Amino acid sequence: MTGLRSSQVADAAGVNLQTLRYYERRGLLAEPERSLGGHRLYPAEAVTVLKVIKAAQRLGFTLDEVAELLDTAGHRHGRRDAGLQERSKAKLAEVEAKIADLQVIASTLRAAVEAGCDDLVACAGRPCCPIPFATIAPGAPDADSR
Amino acid sequence: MTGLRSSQVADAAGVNLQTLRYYERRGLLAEPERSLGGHRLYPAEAVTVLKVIKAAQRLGFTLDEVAELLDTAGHRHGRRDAGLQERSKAKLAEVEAKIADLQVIASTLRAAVEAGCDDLVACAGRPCCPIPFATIAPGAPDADSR
DNA sequence: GGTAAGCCTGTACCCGAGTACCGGATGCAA
DNA sequence: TTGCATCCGGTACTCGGGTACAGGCTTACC
Repeated sequence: MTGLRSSQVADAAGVNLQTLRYYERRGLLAEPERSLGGHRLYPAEAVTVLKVIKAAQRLGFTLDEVAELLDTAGHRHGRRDAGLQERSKAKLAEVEAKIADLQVIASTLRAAVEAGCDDLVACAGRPCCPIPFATIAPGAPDADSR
Repeated sequence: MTGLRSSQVADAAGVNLQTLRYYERRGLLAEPERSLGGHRLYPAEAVTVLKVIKAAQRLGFTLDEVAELLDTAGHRHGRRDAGLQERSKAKLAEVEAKIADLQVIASTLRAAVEAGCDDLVACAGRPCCPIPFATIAPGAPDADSR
């Protein structure tokens, strides 16, 4: 009947205490056992799950996506509906697109630094400015989300 | 006394009408002239400023940073306090760090796809999993902000 | 049994960058 | 002068991922 208390789990996973309950509300973390007085008692696996969540977030998945991932992983009996495999591939493509996008941005910044321009508005008026105002903005409006 | 109306400016810059007023509130866009009835009448430069804002955002600057940039650019008389030059260099470093970070993420995802792992939680338990749960999470907690 | 630390629920707030909606006033052309 | 499009200010809401606080109960140790 013993288990880890919430603060132990939070500390072990390097996560705020409130975050545990937030994840529970969001359905990412299963509701744990309770003590007689109502305190949460987590199994040791909870720490693993938290680490997995954090790693997945770091890999670019949103909490909703992580929830789905954990969900399909859990009761994957028979048919497999676009599991980790497919989603990882898709996410990889997203990340690669974002890298490409940031590389455009980096080279633009580099050009701006090298050209020595120092006043954006003044610069934008004349064609000597290396910053492609027209083309840079509509580039990838949602490549920035996530 | 004539000038562009707000919707004309918004359309020309490819921006929502509300965004104009939002930028005005945030101090990014100077308060324009008004008609007798109180309608805003913008000079043509406003469109340029908006495009600059959008480009700068795209380059990774936050609206606060853009505001500062426009501010220092405006009344730069005598001393120059870390102008576009310095900030661009710093931002370039940030962007490069972010690219490096995303490359780690991409290669991790690639490894996960190649290893064919399909259940994060089960995988995390055994050492065959290519995902470095311990090291990936605390990698760069703020490289993700912006 | 006392006391302090820890945990409970619920609610509200934070960040950044907008967007939406409301009732009322204005601009402009016919 | 009438009518419709546009604009006004103000407020509230969105999204994603948490964080903070208040007031009260539980647990653990002495």
